[in-house]
Amino acid sequence: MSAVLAFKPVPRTIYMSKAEAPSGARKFEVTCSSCNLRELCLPGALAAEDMARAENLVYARRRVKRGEALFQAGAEFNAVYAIRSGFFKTGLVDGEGREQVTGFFMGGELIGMDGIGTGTYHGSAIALEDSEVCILPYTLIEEMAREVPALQRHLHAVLAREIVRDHGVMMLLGSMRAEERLATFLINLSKRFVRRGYSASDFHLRMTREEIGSYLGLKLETVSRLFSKFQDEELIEVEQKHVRILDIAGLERVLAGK
Amino acid sequence: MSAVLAFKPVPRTIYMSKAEAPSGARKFEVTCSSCNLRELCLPGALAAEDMARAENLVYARRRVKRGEALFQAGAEFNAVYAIRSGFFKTGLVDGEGREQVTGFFMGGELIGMDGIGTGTYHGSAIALEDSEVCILPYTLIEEMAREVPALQRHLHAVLAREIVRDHGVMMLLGSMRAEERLATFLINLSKRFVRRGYSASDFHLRMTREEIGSYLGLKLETVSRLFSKFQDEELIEVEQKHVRILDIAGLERVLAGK
DNA sequence: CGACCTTTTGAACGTATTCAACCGATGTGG
DNA sequence: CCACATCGGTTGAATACGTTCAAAAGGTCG
Repeated sequence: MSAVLAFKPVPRTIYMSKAEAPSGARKFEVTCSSCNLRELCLPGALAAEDMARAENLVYARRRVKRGEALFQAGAEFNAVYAIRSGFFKTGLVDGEGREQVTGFFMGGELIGMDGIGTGTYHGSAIALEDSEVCILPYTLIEEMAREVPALQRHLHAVLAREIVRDHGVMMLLGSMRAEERLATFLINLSKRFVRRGYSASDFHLRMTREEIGSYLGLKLETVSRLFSKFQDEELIEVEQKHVRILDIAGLERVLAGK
Repeated sequence: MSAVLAFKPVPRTIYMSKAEAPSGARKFEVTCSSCNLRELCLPGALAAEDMARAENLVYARRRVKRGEALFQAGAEFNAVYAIRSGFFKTGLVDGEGREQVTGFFMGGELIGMDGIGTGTYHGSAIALEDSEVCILPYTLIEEMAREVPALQRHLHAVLAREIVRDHGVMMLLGSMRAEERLATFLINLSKRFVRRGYSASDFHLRMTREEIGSYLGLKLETVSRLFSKFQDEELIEVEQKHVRILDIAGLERVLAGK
């Protein structure tokens, strides 16, 4: 359908991990314990001793330029990725060509878990800005999860958290009206930015109206109209991709059905 | 909102596992290796020697009567359940009282994984007919996953499969029209019944139109109308909860946008 | 600077919802 | 065991919400 979402396989240069992370440099660069996203990430929430071992999970890093795929649906699965910086969307295309954005992901969040079990990624992940990810090879994760119970537990928690997140999206898509969906989306983004030390009320949308629409089960025109409406109601200020939330309580009131 | 979906906490008798499975009897009764759902279940797909160990995963069984909750949202998490017989719906209620059915589950399928990580179940599971489940205590799963790599891998696969399933539902809710949703639903049910040795074309719906509607993001009247429409088009025959698929290819054509 | 992509807004339209009435099935208590 | 109440399902008519089609303006990038 639309090439805009770009979830379909396209020929592109694959950034080899080796290129970014020469074996010599790696050990010094890759230190989860000093990463400021440590609290949010997979190796996070581990005791100091475990953390030291968990650092070996990160095989290397990889840079992904805006518009590029970190992985494509159907590609061979062998690693999960932790976002170190940047912003991604994940999504899939079905047999009839329908596209669906399944999520937006930022620093400290893990993507690629949909590949576990089948050996191929089920969906695609595309960078919405120049990004960098830590590569966590699945065989390493498996191994270490056996040896470090805290990591095992944490891994399960991360997988379960994704399931819970998905159920939230189902609620959004299945039971909310358009306004409620967009309000939920903005509140959710705001919360996630805050946890990362950014402003709760003032941020830059990395995705297009079409991508927001796909995620929320709406058309891009509807998303645009709703932004204008929220602006008229003085809940937010929008100028292109820049959003400023003026009245969080007001947005929450939208959720409560006015 | 509606008491119909019954996802809200209600006082009810909890069936104690001990009552169903006196410690003496248990060992003889609970044998995954002879269970006919073994292929689909968690201990499934393990080599004979691993299977013997994995059987210890099943702490006990529990019967759940139609209409009863296997677990409620917010209840303390300590086990995952494998459905041995019967039929369940899972769902949740948000802060505003919106209800969303997140899935329907049948023999051999696992539910309750949304409780991993947080210590409490995120959603509820309610039996749509008298059912029996195997109780897999999470601490046991953790332990054995460390010792039996095949089980570890299988567990991850089950969790990932749930994520993939959820993404499919997002696609359904976000990108499909009402007819396409119902056709997808029927085709999916049909496939799952076949794998369990039931007819692909002739089955009994355990859920109400309202529950189907909630799952598909539609109102019950719309679901009812669509059933009638499909019947008029000679794709199916419906009489109350009994469905007979007359033209699977026709249903698949509905998905393809006619 | 020019081509293309993204966003906005209007007007007409269509799909699914809402409200309402009715029927049949199911289950309970007298 | 039947009567009656309740629940689940169907269908019609009016309505509403979000979509579609269209045009134009504003950004962005090579």
